[in-house]
Amino acid sequence: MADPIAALTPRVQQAMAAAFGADWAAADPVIRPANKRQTSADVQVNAAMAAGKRLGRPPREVAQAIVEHLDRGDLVEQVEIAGPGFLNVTFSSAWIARAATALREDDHFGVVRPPRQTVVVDYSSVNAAKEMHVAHLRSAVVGDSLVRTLEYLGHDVIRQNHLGDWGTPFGMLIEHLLDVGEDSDGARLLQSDPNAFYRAARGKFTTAEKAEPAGSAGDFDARSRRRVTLLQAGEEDTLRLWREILELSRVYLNRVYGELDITLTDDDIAGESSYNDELPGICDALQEKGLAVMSEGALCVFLDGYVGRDDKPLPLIVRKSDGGYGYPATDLATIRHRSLDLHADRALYVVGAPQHLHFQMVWETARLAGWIEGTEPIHVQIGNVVGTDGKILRTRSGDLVALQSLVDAAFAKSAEVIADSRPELDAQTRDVISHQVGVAALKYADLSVAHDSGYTFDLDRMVALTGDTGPYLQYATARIRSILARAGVVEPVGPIVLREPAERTLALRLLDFGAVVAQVGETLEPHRLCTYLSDLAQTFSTFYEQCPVVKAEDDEVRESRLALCHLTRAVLVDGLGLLGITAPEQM
RNA sequence: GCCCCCGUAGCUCAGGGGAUAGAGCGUCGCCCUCCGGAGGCGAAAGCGCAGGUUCGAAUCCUGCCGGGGGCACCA
Repeated sequence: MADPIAALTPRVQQAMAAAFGADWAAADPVIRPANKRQTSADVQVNAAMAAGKRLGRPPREVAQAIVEHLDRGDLVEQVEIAGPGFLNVTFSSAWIARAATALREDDHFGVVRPPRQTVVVDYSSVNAAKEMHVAHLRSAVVGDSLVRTLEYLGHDVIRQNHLGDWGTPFGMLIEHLLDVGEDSDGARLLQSDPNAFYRAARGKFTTAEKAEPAGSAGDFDARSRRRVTLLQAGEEDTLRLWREILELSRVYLNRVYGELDITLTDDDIAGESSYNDELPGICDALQEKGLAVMSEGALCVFLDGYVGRDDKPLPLIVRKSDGGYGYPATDLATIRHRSLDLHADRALYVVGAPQHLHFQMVWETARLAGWIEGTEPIHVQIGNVVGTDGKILRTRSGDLVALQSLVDAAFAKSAEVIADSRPELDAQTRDVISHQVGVAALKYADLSVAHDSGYTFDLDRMVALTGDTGPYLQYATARIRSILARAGVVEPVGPIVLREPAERTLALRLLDFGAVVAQVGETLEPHRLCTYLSDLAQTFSTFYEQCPVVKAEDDEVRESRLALCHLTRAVLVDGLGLLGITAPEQM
């Protein structure tokens, strides 16, 4: 039965074909939500204006012809021509009621499965040498929501956690570990406070690197870089230390993923190191194809149209002058693997916006090398997170704010909120709920603004029970459940009947869910689902205000309204699930 | 210097070439306060500037102003 717009589309197309010729059968009818200030209709069909231009006929005349040829069936209640040629269409309430009733039997609530694709999603992808900070959180949250949504749509999704487990930072860590001694207090920091260990290593590295005259602060930078090449060459002692550090960070990552309900597991780890054996071959192939040349000791690809400062050609450095491989090399390997081996239809890279240029160059190189076949590589750009002062979140000492401190702060806040709103619950129940609420607050704040724009991190706002927040939506589901419980109903059975305008508006909104989810699957924009869910909750609120449910005037109406409540809750719960948010039964 | 993204209400953000640009928070007014107030209804307030394309532009194009980011061995 689908949604009314999907049902209307072919009818308008058929009308246009009948009126103006067969080649109009695939024309976009340009159906949009109606302008409520102009009309009480549900949608407007704007095809007549554009068609009038092509046909050389007045738009209103074209609109009239469409109306005359339109098979209204039992779908269209009313059509009227307005303004320059708008068609204002009102759907039949009986049709909406039947569709809403049918929606209750659909375990995917109107989501129509698109042609099945294989979609590789690279997300989280933190540097295993460092502690995670806010920017990593956003990639993980957005990526996980996309993964859940794509799977809901029936696609074959392959998660790829492209861990940074192979680069210069690991050279620093290993070298620092050797400096302090494997059994020292300094080394134990690696377990208790990995970020402090990293900072210590990083500090020595930058000090040595910037030292004037060269070497005055030691050779830590040079040793670290050499250590990376030893690692990449498979030197035994280096590998052993590398594995130890990596194991610790794997444990750390899994703790974070578990805490935040991110679906990544060890099976999804496909770190940089896993491509190591392919890198020499990639370099050889690029040289053989004449794409890569040596420049200043490094193996580089120079692409047309890429210039850097001073108009000098901008290289993609595939192999560094010290023989090590940077991430251009590993990312060439990833796209080749995802296209030629995994046969991805789409390969998503949910990675920070600043890396856009890098991906453009890597993918163009891969195309020229013939390593992309039938795959659309897509950079899902993640914007920066800034504080309320408009700047990138940093601690007083200038470091990026560690993820854990934000997560802890969010949980502390949500615990306050729950303690305040539900003091009668026992502590253990409150703990569970406040954890779910904290996760919802963090994730929804990340997801509800476009992923490529920066967003302002504001704890107080994101945990609020009012406004466009995750906790608000959770609360909505809990309240609805409470209404059903009050009515003594587990699963209402009666058909949905629509008498009041607020009932009709709610039912219509419920029918939009499938199209919204499908759109998110195409445009990869979870914030559209957030907007929808938030609007649905508000629409429900108006309905609930205007239509008594438990105290409805008769049993038929009561049963119908309970069914609307039940359906709204189910859609909210599933929708939140696609965002990676669990809806508590009570809160 | 070149390239990319972004300037929408007091604040945080939506806005798939269509009619008089929306939401949340905040402010003001009214209503309900009976199913857990997540209240409901309404008001004030805005597309950085200047051109262009179009029947029609917040949306597409150009220039300028302002903000963020990127541009050879970090990822």
